[in-house]
Amino acid sequence: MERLTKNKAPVATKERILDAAEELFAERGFRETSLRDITSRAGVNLAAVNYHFQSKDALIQAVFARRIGPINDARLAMLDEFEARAGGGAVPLEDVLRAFLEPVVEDEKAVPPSFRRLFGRAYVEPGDLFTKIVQQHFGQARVRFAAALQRALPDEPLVDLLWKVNFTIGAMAHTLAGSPERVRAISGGVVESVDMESAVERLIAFVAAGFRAPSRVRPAGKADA
Amino acid sequence: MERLTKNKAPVATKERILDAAEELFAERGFRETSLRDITSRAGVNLAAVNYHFQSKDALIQAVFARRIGPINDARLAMLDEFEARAGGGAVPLEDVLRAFLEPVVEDEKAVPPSFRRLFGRAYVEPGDLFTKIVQQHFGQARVRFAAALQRALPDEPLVDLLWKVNFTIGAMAHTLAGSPERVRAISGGVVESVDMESAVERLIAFVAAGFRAPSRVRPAGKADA
DNA sequence: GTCTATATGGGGATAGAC
DNA sequence: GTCTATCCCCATATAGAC
Repeated sequence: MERLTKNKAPVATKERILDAAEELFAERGFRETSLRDITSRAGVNLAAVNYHFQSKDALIQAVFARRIGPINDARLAMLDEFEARAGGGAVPLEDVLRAFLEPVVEDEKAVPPSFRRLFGRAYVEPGDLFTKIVQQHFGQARVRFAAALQRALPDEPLVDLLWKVNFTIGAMAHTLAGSPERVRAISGGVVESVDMESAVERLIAFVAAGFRAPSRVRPAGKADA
Repeated sequence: MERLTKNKAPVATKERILDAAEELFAERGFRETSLRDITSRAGVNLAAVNYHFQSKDALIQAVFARRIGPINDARLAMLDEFEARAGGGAVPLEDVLRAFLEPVVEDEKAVPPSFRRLFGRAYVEPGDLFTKIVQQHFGQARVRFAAALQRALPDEPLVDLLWKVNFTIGAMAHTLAGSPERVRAISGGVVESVDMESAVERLIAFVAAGFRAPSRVRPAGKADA
């Protein structure tokens, strides 16, 4: 009975720390954000971080864990649906890519913009913590998608396929890490309004063509044209 | 006369700081690397950093400045050569991409592996310092390459082109930031040996196909197939 | 130009009262 | 669960002797 009224906002504190951390990490980076920054934005006490989480590293992991589960669920659900629709046949390449990309890139309530930027940055961030995060959370869907890709492109050697997956992840990560501004920036001011909604369709079209292309420009001996 | 014998290693110190900083930044990140780490690896005194450079931020900028000049020179020289060869006509898409990518991705004495990783990370790193670095150094070649791309793909609307450039930079950056390990990682241990030499040819082939593809999968109204 | 020594600040984490 | 106060470490940067 006393347990029901014990705290003013039982869940709120932990969530608010996660929200504030997510935003600040996205804006400034992980190391550049202090726990004091986080707690002051969240409106909670400094010591609350080490009470609810054990360390700053654990907080960072929690920030990722909260979002990536649902994202991977959405990915696999979409892939399931496409595979059911294909009825035993291979899922078309574009659909495999869509299942992989749309749940992250598309604007949804489940994935706030701040986290999208973090997601893109996780791949490139140095340090054991992030390689661990990527392996833990991002590796889950890997097996399913690798298999789906191989079925969509049965003639593609595995190594070639993996390089292309690598390029795809790079394009995706860079897009997530902050594309509207960057497209504007590289235009040198020529393009003013950039719609992020088209990003997924553009990305799918771009990488799908890359997947279908021969893997190298020059055969192997590097003879000049 | 005394000026000739004044110091044991006149140029060495500054260069050794740059070398050590470049390596450590690539391994651990910028904020994660202390000046003490750098000076101890370089075998110089801590105070030497603030003597030769003024601050850590200035050192970071110097690390980039030292390499990017030559890289952009190589890019533009290669583009010049292709344009001369084209003799007034448009440079083929693959060659434009090669001039942009090969000087960075290809293994050369001018671009050590450690800096390649930094190069890839500069785009995604948060903070004003890095947006400034990218604008200063990376924006130089931008105008020339944008023009060459537009001539290679005259029917492509500018916005579409810029999105594709963005995807290309993402794939490039991700490749530079550490691909051999990552291709191995996403293979789940299936692929053991990955040759980095093929990276440029693979990358060019991949993105060239993307550039030639229609910009979107679905027209615009987002009607389902 | 190079060193020692130190100033100065901020960081993560914790002890212990409430 | 939440707060205050504080410990302790490590960071960048500089002053001043050599």
